[in-house]
Amino acid sequence: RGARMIHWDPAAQTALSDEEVEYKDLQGNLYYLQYALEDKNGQPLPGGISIATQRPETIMGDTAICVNPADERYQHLQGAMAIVPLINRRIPIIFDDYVDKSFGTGALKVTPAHDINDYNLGLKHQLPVIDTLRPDGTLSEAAEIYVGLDRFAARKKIIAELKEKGFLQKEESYPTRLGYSQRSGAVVEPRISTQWFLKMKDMAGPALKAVVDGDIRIHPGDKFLATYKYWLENVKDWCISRQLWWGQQIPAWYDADGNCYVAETEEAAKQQAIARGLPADKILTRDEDVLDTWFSSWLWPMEVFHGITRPGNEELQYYYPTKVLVTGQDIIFFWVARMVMAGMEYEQKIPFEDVYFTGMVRDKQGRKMSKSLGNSPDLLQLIDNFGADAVRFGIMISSPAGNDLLFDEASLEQGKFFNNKLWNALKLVKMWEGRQALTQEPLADSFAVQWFENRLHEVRAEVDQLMAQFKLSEALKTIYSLIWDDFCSWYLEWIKPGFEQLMDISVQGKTVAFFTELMQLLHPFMPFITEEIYHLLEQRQDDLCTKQFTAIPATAPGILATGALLKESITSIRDARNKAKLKPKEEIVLHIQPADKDNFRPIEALLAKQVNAKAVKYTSDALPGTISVVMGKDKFYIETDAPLETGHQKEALLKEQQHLVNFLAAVEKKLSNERFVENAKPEVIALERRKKTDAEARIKLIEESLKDI
RNA sequence: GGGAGUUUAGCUCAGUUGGUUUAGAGCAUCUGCCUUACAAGCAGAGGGUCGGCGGUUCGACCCCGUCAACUCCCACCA
Repeated sequence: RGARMIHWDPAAQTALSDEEVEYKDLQGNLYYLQYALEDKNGQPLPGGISIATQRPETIMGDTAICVNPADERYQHLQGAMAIVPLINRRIPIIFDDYVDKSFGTGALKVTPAHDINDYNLGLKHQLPVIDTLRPDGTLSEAAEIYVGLDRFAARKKIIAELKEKGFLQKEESYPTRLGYSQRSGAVVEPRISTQWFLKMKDMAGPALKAVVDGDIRIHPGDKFLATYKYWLENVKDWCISRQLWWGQQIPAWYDADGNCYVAETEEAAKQQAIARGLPADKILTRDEDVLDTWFSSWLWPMEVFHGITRPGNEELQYYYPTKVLVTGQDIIFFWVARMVMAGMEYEQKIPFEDVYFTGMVRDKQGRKMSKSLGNSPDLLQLIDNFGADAVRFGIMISSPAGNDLLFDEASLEQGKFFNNKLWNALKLVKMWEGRQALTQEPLADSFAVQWFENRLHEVRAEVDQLMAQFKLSEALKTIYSLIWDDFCSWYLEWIKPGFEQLMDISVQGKTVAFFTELMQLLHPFMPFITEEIYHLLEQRQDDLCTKQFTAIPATAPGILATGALLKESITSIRDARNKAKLKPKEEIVLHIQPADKDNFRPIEALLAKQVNAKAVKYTSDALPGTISVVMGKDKFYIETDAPLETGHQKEALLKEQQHLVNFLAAVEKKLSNERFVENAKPEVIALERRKKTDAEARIKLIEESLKDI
């Protein structure tokens, strides 16, 4: 507890922490005032000394004039005194290199009670402190003049009087910065006040070490680690008392003489007083100040389990430390750093292992959402409009860790559409229940099932990786694409029976299992619909929300590669069909000229089905009179009865050919560069060689096709 | 004044420990589909010299320097 310089809010009449002060740039005035001088013998010195100030109403609190010791202009003032205008008080001229010779007149009036820098200067030079302001911002008796007048009104009067009496030499416009109270909006007054402080230096050390040593990991790492470190390395004492009537009262009591007793209870304080010789019937009064709200918040990791009130209790031991703290980066100092300090202080252990900083949600104009601006969306309204899962989806998919996000309802709409997609997929799978046939072929022979199983495991491993790195939006994107693209657009279409056909019962069973696994994967992001679908897919006793993930089996790269080939083939052929203006219902015969026939064997049937081909044939030569499609090192010929439109096709082939020729030239240039061949890694060189042969092969395929057109 | 971040498709944003022909997503745009899961959908397509300049390197969207614009944090010269 001590008299210290604090930010004072005269409207709310409370001390503020540094963090509660908001600065605004404004145009202020700089007043040049003339102070009369006396030499060390009390004789008047001619000329006087001129100082510049923005706050002429504080001159009554002046206790020195300070100049730079290296300033030639003022060397003759060693030991001299200045006389404060209007009140005629004599104050010393002091010398300190804090003063900037080039600013204003190079002479500074020192008012320790009303300016933080002056206060520090005062401490250094042991100047008296004259507080000319009352807590409500009016002038005090110490000001001698205009007592009781508000500081801003007093300023006007004093300027007028200074001008009238010839002390004001000039005034000029000056850009300045003023502190405002976050709480009341009033201009903050630097003020000497008796407050309670917490000495932070010793607490900062362990908290800094915990993060630097990696016991606590911050996500995203680099970005906020520096901020955290900077704050702890430069931490200042924390003013923890507030003059508010709500909050936790400071546990300090005073006797009539002002002696202070700090204790857990009033009774204990009394005992202290008695021990000091105070009569037992004397009444103690409690300190009226309450603690800063963050002073209780920093105990949260412990006290949420009553760890402060009942130290070492069973719950605390079970839950402390917790795993992950999720919060906003705007309260990294207010809360996060302080919780770490409190944890180290009271439990001698870190309070959590990982800190995940979400982005700040901003409105479309980039402003932080706040109650005072009223620009926060109404979540309940959003949930009504889009659904709870859709709101979660929309926020999570657009918020990579630590980056701000502009709030846009479009992403919630995407979540809503996704909900719908899931529901429709469920409808399809459930529809097959009534139309099952016995197993037609062993599951091992079903390429679609084999492929999706592998794809699912591949993506699960990716998601695991992303979650471990706290890349939540990336993880959700990956799952979204797995479900929408791989599961719905590819897999379900591949296994879907034809019109009025039956569904293979073991494929159906496998599909339900896949769907279930997908729902489990998505569940943390969209808990409601996934739980619902989980229970609708099959009768179950358990719930997704408590279901544990199983180990992820290894994947077979060959199947995944063949799946990719199938997708690419389907897309290329569909594209060619579109460009040739073939109607979707128009059946074709597909001729494949493969680089390796074995690649296509397992996917022939699916390929035929997906591109509406009545037959698939292999060929080793170009087929005239067909639509040719070059895809990598493979080539397709689409045979159709419909009249062909070849113009577009030729143009596309020529464009492709040109691109490949340029590409080949670039690769050859690289390979003929001796320094590349010497320095690059062998696998990179091998890759370039492969690019070269691939490009050559493709150019040859295109040339053949062009001959036919 | 000090520090940090951002700059990638029309919009909002991912991504790249420097090397895979074509840098991704959603929305928007264009073409074709009312195909019995889904038109809030399906099948395709177009769109980017990855802010400018310079450097390092065999090779830069990625590393370094510099400039510009925007944002945030810290400090606060009377």
